[in-house]
Amino acid sequence: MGITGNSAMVGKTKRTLPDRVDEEFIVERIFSAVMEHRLAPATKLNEHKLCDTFGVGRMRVRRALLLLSSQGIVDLETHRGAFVASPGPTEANEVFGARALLEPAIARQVVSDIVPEKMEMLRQHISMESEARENDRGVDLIRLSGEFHVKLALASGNSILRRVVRELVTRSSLIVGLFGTSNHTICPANEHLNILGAIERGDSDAAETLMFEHLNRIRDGLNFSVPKPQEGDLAEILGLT
Amino acid sequence: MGITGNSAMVGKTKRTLPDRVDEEFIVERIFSAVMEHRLAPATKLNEHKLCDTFGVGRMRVRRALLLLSSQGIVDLETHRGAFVASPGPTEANEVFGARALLEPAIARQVVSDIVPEKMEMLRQHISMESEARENDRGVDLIRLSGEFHVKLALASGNSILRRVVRELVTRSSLIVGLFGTSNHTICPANEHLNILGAIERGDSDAAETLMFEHLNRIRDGLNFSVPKPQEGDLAEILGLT
DNA sequence: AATTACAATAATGTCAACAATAAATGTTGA
DNA sequence: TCAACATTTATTGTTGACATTATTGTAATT
Repeated sequence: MGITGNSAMVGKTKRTLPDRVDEEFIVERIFSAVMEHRLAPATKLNEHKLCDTFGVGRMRVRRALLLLSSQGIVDLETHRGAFVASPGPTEANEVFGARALLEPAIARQVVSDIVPEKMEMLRQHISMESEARENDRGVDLIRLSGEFHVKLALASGNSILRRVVRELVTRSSLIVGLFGTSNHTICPANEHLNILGAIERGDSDAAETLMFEHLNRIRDGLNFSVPKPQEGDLAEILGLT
Repeated sequence: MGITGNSAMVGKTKRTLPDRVDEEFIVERIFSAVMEHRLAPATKLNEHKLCDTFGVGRMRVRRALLLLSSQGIVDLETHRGAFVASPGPTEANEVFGARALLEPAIARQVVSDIVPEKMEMLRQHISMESEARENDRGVDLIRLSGEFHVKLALASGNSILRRVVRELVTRSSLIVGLFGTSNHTICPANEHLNILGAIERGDSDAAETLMFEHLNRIRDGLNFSVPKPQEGDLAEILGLT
């Protein structure tokens, strides 16, 4: 069966793939799928299916899975395969603990050295959030809500912080999928806007505090006593954007 | 040539290897070597030699190198191989920027929920640092100075923070090796002790401030105008502990 | 002597076959 | 019918060979 041969399979529902697919691409794709709750926790990530999906050899897939596992997005079990991570309460506390430590400090720092263009980027992002909320496009809203935090870290100009926040946000998405109660508990309406406002007017104390409270609010919206029995199928979830 | 067959080669200077060597072990080993300045920046990491050194197949080595590259410790260049990372001023600023953001907050938090046993662990660590300093064991001092920061993150009880700090500290070691001026500029005598003192007496403000100033002092001790032409050979640097 | 072109070598990237293990299935007995 | 066991199937782990590329060394030419 044709494992190789990448961008010659453009017949069906599949959108076109880039001519050259490296493991970075696969990692990004799975990141996105997790962020948008299209890949549920504990979903089996079959190597062969991934090879077919991306039109790539097994090595690439395995490298991508290894990278994902090093970031806590995927669990590798020997001789059993790769599964989307399924964090428990302990890991959830660690993720939100780390975020509560990191992100308020990032928000504070962004106030110091923000440049107009990045400010504009954040404003534009929030308007996209609002639009998604008004049009009831839940999936987009979830993704955009997470991306806001990543873009804020990006605005700090530090690529290391950006990477770490991106990992934490993605893991948070898994956690919210498992233990989140209602959707607008998770993505409160005006909180991002308030944070941006504090940044805009140069109030670093407020930015820090608002971010801290925002994260705590999300965590408080979790309910660990109800472990949802998420089901994932990996069919053609990973279709192209 | 015997690539496989791990713990049967105990003749020469090599110390005994664990019966089962996984990529985690290799990663840890290279981390340590970088931390102790035994592996200089830009050193070529030959796959074959690593296979011999650890008595492991090529796959394990490649997986380890991929993990190391994802943490910024190793650079992978296609068809050229793996090299110990050689950070420039830009990356150095990012690393110390991230540390200045993270670690003061960690120091503050450790004050809140410190337990006696962890306090004792930190005290003991600092006494080891003092001993190494008094006996002029420079290599040990460098390693221990870095490990202090990792153990502080460990005391926060958050394994994610520990991992991130460990990565940053290791990269710092590369940076200091390249741009550091004098050794006791890098490892000032009493700074760790002062931080621990602040933690011990519950002064979170002082702990945070002292850590921030400590990191800034290290960064100020760097001199980017003198790029040292480090030379590394990878011979049997990676001998066992 | 310096430089370019070319050949030889060594290293990495890739792939396909094989081995090992776990899951799934089928079978037999009570 | 169900449980325990044996068999089959599917998937992952590993190895080795091969292809591709960079590097090194050599020789010819300017």
